[in-house]
Amino acid sequence: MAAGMSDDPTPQGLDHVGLDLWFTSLAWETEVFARVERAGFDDISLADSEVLSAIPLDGARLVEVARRRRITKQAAQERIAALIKRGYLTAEPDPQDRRARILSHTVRGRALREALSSAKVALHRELEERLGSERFRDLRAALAEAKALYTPGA
Amino acid sequence: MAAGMSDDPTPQGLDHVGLDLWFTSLAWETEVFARVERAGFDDISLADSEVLSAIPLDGARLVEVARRRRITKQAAQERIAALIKRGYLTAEPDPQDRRARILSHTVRGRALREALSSAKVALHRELEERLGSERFRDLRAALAEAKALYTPGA
DNA sequence: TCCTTTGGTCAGGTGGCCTGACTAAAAGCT
DNA sequence: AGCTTTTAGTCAGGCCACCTGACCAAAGGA
Repeated sequence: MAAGMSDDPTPQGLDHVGLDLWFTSLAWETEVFARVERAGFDDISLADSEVLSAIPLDGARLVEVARRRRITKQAAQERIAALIKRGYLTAEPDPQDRRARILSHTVRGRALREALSSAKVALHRELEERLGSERFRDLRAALAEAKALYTPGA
Repeated sequence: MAAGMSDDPTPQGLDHVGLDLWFTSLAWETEVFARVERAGFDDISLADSEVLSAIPLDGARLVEVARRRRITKQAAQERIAALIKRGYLTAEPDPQDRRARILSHTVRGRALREALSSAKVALHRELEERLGSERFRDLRAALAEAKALYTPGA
């Protein structure tokens, strides 16, 4: 990349709430992962993290994970295999059902799960502090109304 | 799918502004595409639409599109090829530069561009009406603050 | 002129999904 | 008991939207 290029090559483009929503949502997600990475987890993708978070502390089966995440069991299987390979999950045979495997978190898996949820809780609280509880409540209410407005079939 | 399954298999899960942002943003995007589809464009993906919208009315080169969309020129090329194949774009040689091709919208391409931007403008206005201009302004301000809060490096 | 930069293409790879076809165990029926 | 259907999981292959690396030909400067 050459130095000295102009900063903003294309200021042209619509300005609308859709972009506000999109960029804010993106910033949230990016910051969650930045914090989780700082907590020592740098080998995890968004999809991985969502699958990991979908497994409760007392374990779950593959098909349950797929249902919760609303993906196919094949897709769930891929994420789960990756999480097992990286040491976040373990799979043990279910004594009640010889077809099934019970997926549970390893110690590191629980730590990651905790890092994810505490990063989210922290960001939530930080925004609440920044805006004050009234504006924060207004924000969430407005978002809920927007979501409802943009979801005609429900 | 079997009938009579319970509606919400997993009410368990964090509730935070991140989800509000994510779902609202998703609802916006979904509704934009629903309207564009209703306007007669059903063969277009989000990535396609963003590339199409990145080309100004007086045309652009492939590398410009790639820069604006912040993707590689190879990725831009794929989207552009798809848009040309579907009749939304044309490519003509640049008389000033024999390496370059000038990409411009076809009539249908301009129509799609218009459908996209007018759907967005409509959704923007509808939310403003629903919330009233004061709450709407507050929403956008709060989103801007949230985005800034979650973007530490800037 | 030579050499670097620029516009674009080709080949191959990855992540995160998908459908379809299949096996084996469990559950329901008669 | 037997037979059928459902359920848990696997295998194979494909798609989309990106990516890196290697390249070519034209343009533009020293």
